[in-house]
Amino acid sequence: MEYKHLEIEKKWQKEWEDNGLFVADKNTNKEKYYVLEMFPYPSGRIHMGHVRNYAIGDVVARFKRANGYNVLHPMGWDAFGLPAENAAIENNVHPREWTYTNIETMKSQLKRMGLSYDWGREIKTCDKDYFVHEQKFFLDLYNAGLAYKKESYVNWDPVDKTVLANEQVIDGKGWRSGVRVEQKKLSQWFLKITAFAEELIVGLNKLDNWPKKVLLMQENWIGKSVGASIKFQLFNNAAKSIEVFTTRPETIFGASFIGLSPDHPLSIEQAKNNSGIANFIQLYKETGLTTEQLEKTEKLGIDSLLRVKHPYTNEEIPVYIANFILMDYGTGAIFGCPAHDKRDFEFAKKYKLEIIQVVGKDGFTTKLDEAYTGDGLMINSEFLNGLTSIKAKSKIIDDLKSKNLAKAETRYKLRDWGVSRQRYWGCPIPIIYLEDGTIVPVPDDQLPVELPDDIDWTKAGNPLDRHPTWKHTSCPYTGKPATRETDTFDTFFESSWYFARFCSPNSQEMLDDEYDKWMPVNQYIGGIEHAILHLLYSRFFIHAMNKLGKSKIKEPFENLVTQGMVLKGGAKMSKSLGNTVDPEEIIEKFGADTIRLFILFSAPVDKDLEWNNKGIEGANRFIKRVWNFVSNNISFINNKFEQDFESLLGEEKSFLIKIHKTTKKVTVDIQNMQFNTAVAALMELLNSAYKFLEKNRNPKLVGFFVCQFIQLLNPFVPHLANELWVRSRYKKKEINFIWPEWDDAIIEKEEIQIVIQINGKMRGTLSYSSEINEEKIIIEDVSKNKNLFKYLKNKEIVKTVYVKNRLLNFIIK
RNA sequence: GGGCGAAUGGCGGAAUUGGUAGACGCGGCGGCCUCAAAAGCCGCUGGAUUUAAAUCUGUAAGGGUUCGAGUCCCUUUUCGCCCA
Repeated sequence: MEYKHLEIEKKWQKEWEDNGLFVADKNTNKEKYYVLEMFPYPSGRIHMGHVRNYAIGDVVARFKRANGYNVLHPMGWDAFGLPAENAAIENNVHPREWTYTNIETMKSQLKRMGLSYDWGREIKTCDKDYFVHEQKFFLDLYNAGLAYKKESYVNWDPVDKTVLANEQVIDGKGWRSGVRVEQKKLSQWFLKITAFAEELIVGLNKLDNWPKKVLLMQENWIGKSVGASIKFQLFNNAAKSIEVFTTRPETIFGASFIGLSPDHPLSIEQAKNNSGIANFIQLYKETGLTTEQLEKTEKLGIDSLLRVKHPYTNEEIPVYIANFILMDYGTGAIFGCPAHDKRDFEFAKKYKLEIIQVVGKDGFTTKLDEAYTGDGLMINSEFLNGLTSIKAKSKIIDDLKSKNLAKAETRYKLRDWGVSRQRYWGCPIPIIYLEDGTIVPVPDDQLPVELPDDIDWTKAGNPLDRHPTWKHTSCPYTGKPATRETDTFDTFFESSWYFARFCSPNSQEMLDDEYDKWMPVNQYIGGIEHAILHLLYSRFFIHAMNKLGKSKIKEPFENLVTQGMVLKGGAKMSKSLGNTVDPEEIIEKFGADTIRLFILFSAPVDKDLEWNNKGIEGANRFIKRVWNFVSNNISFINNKFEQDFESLLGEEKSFLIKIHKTTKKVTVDIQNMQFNTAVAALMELLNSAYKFLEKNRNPKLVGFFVCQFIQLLNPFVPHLANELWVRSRYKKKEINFIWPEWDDAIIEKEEIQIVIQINGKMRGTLSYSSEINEEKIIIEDVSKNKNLFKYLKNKEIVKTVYVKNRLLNFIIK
């Protein structure tokens, strides 16, 4: 009987859909399980990255369903975004049309993969039913003081007269025009994520089941630093002082200069009367401003001619304007302690500034060839001497505070989230401006603010801004002329709460009771590239909803798995490299089960996966081997296996043990997201079955194997499993809601191989049942065994090391 | 520059967390089937010496801890990711 993947897969996809088999249950006592994969941007066609992401999620969903959970497994579309506008400009097709067409294509492709989604919950973020809630939520944030407007820089293309996203700026030039991009100041909307900085750091502690790497990346991104800001008074002007931020206030006695950012107001002031300083600042502005460039370029400075007083010693300290100090970190000023900071050390050497050691590893001064940045005991520091640097830190802050010279301060690297985009294809920001500049939120009953459809793509600039009528409106309260906000939201806005909307996608409210029932997401799966922004914004949204009383929980994702990329020829598959493989072609040729199996088997989930055409054939070969085995033994199936273990023949015993062991391994491996080893175990079991058949045809045992095996296969290759299940005369739907059991008592019947070592070298093995493997008996058996005893003959046994059920090591002289 | 991680056959990767290194798959070699091929099935497959049995060697390099190290510690090299 031939295996016809096209026919079989189509048949089961229809069967599942017609019977609503994967619809999340509303009325049930079953425990809930919410498994979610990151929803795709509808770019045109699915790629291997999608296949990998969704194959992983589907195994989890099917496994949990089989284990009696009420599973929520939804899918939708992150449908706003720039590529739709590019398509509009290039191909003269409306972004809406382009997006919806792509969704249709990709949806049909996903359906061909046999993924067990509850399609009734599908979300398209460009639908007004979705973004109306987003607009309302934004206004909630605004009313709570968590959304505000401020001036901020954007990348401005002077030829196309448009704002560019960072990825549209290549080597400082506009991707389309090729001219140098300018920084232009615009008034934009921001969300106050910084208000949650501390909460978002603390929350990381609860996310035990997130990859450590992601937790670390988020922690570094938020970038908490605890320290103090200290005032240094100017010498010739007691009324003025320089405020510096430092995380190491305890090293204040080692301060030998003050460093100012060239952008610092005092630097600019000093430049007014000094051409040398003015030139220095000008030069700094010309040589790139990023920290990356600054790290690589030489540390340069110039004496500002200002002098400050050391708060304790009253000594005069010079103030330098230095190119490695950034205005937007801390206060834009530092005190330089060359002995204990690398950059300060380099700077001090260059400008021959004093290097005073104030921390010693063991409390002593050492010859310093480089900065000592470790902990130790305080020296040369008056009343701090002898304290550990940690104790000295709190003591100095207390002392400075009592003298009103400093305050303890915690700073974060995290910046507020700018959500304004000067784009058409996004969610409109529901704000109206009166002529006098007053900001008026669009009233609830006038939401949603929708996008106009009649857009002219032939002209430069933001289409919403130059639409003839759209932006002109009137004040909802006074009727006075007013204009609409023409910016739209960053598309991360939509993806920061879609997982919440899946709980009740058609509700009139943003969220309802279903949200409390389903959230948090039990298992979230997606690419590592979203480790920071998407996951942090989503966490921020739920924390904010919690604060606004909309969410009982604070953390949206309980478990997180980040899958690796799919590579070909060592590089990420991409159109520009021409190394893509189209999933649909593979499905056409080999079937969805084959591509799923290959992608799950070929690498651990979190590692990159190298595409391999031969590997696909291997996966397909396994599927055909399964098919042939079951087809050839169909007459045995449906025999109840009820034989007593002890009455079985030797090879029957070991085959039965193998079945139980594999059942356990596959179950545990799926729980640990180790699909590659689960599939390997299934392959091993099938190999054992073929070998067993050469010697023995116990029909009840073969029947038991087939029944158990098909169930284990189901999460990985569901079409094949469902087909073989009904061919084996079992009830149709049952397979998707049962999971096989194993018996530890049978697994323990397996013979144990005890490794015999001589001085740690493996010299042979002896077999025992798990009950009889006492050390004494093994030693006796070794002395009876010619091959092993030859190593011990005429030798003195110094000692033996015995590890139960594992090995016996003889240490001899 | 800083942080994190990785390195195992010709290749992708296993290894009960300190206890038989190389499971499983790919590739390769040999056999069966066939008029032949494909498919399928069976066997072998880290390296070296050897007819074989066997022995030695082997997890990026070097050192250490241990009865025992792919796994733990130190040094070095290379690669990847993130931040700047």
